[in-house]
Amino acid sequence: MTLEDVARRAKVSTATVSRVLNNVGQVKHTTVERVMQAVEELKYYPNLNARMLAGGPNRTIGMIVSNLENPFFLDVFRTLEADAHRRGYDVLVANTDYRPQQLVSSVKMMLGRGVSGLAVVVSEKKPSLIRELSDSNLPVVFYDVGAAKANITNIKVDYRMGMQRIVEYLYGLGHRRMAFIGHHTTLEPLSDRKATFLEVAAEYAPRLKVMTVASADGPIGGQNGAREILTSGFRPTAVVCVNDFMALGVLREMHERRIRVPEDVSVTGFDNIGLAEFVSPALTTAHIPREEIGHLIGEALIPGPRGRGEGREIRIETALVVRESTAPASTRSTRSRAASTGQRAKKAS
Amino acid sequence: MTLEDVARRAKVSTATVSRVLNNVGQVKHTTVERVMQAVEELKYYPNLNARMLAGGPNRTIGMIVSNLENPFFLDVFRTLEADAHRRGYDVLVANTDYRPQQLVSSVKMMLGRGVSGLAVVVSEKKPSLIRELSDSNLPVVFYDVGAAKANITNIKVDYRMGMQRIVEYLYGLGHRRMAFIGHHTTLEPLSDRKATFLEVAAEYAPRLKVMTVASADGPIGGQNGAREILTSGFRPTAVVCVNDFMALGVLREMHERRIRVPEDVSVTGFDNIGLAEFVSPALTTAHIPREEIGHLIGEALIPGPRGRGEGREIRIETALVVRESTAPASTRSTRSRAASTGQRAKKAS
DNA sequence: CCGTATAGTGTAAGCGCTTACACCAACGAG
DNA sequence: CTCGTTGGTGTAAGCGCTTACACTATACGG
Repeated sequence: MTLEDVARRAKVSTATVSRVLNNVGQVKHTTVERVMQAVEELKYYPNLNARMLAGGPNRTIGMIVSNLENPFFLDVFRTLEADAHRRGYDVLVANTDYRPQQLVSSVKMMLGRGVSGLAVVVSEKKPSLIRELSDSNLPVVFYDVGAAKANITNIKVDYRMGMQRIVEYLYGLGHRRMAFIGHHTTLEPLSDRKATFLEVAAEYAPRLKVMTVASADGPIGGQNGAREILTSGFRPTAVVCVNDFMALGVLREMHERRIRVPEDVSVTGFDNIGLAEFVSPALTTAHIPREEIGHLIGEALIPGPRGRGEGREIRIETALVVRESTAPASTRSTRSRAASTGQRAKKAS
Repeated sequence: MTLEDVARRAKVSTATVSRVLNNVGQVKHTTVERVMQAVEELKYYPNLNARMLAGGPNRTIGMIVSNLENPFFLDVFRTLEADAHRRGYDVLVANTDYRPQQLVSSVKMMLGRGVSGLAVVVSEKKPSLIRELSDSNLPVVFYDVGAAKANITNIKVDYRMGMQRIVEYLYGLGHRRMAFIGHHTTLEPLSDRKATFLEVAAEYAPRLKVMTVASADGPIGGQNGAREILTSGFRPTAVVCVNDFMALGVLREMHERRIRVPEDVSVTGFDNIGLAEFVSPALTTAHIPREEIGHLIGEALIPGPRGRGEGREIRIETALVVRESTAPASTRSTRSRAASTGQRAKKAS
């Protein structure tokens, strides 16, 4: 079924059919109806590749994320997709698994498909790519990386403030031995959280002892991280996780070892994913407004009635959400194997 | 940057560049290098729309799911995507939110994009669509719906058996009042689980009392369902959920009401999503091999060294996975408000 | 009546790519 | 020396669509 078939059936030219389908130009009402009927009868649907090639209305935007499995990214995607659909757009999504190389090929794929806008919501970065995208005049939204320009909108979350609040909150609760569990700590936005953790901890040194480990993103990674900490001899009264997704695994490991949260150990996450309030104990975390981020991306990439607006830099604040997984440090757990507290800040890769 | 630019730079024709890029036909080694260098220098990447239009190698497959948020679908997608990437394919994903109308437009979108294969992993069905797809000669995989044909592979999970095992297992544990929580119960594959629940329960009647409610897919839906049951006066000793994703919410509601799982009430899920073993208590559920499903889809849609093989019907068995959320029915909870057990099998929409 | 808008439609030139076919050179067999 | 073969390359015809432009018919003021 091609445009030509429809044209033949409706006894008009392909140009007219195209005009009807795209709702542009002047077409007689009766002709519109004839065409629509032919479309129905033939069950015609347009070849989007041809349409895009020919420079037609390009109603698709792309979104690249690091890990779709992590509800954080998924939520942003879902919000964006809903907004996009509402405006007649489709969104193509690609996953990088935190691999810069995959980022490169995903971007190529998106550009090759001719998206009309691209959201890059990843933690890994590729300076050359960012530059290239900046130099093009494709509307792009970078999350966490890059800098604003005419066609570039930049969304930055203030992780440092969020992390600082978490550490101070825990310190205020009497916690003096904290462990940090992260993943891909070489990636800047992620190492930011860890760095902040360490910096804030340093302020309170030497009263505050810390340790950091790294694993893979996700519950399993979190569980591994928790194991590593628990078997290290360092006995934290609080475990700070780089995100909620990993904290889920930490909670599980504690449960399996009959370590009570928060009575024996406090646990915190970051992101405030939906699941955070559905686990037991519900997770204390820093809220990142993912829906707002999704909407902002949509706004930046999908032209509205008044165009699309210049690229700009948007700062997002986080908010501490206290739930059940944190409590004052127990004096009980402090005494356990006090001997081993001598060892400090072990860095893992 | 077009093929022509590359051709000019490498001083060959576009045909030769195309041959190099697609690795077909005979091209002199030195020419290949010249072309590749030009590609590098110009940072050329192909316009995939043009490529597909021209009938080039079409290395994308589509996948349509009901709810990407539900880890069940996400896992299938992730496996498929990994397989696809390994073979140089991309996968386009679309979400229907259980809406048949969205299914229709998603299919059109996929066909319009010219995917070389399509996986329809949804719970809703549209007979006309299924027929249409069957009549095309596009390789298609249907999950749960449709029937096998030359180009159609059909994957069916034996929900009935799985559900039967769950109910019998619970009955064996002494549970005599069970509630079922589902969603979109008008959709066949979903109503199947509920119907089976009811049928098995009927076998044990009148000793077994049941009640069913429906809500939205997801933890929040599960929580709502649990609330409805708990406030109804019907005091189940076991709550059977249509899937794990909803069971998460049930667990939460129990936790908030200080109802102990499994001491006071047993809870079961279905699917065995990764999270099932990361919540507390870990969920007893029926395992559906999502990775296997993902691989099967890849096999059916992505031509391997020996072609792609005929469409066929594949039956998948589930396996009961007992974890922490189920235990023998407590006699304590049986006595509570015994008066209200009179009411039965309330059907919710 | 003519000139000139204007509504409505058709013609045809691409968009960037693949590929059938044509072509040429080089080479071994007869 | 000629002919078929084969390796290597170019030419050009589309793929299905959009859209600039051309065109016709009708209306309307002068």
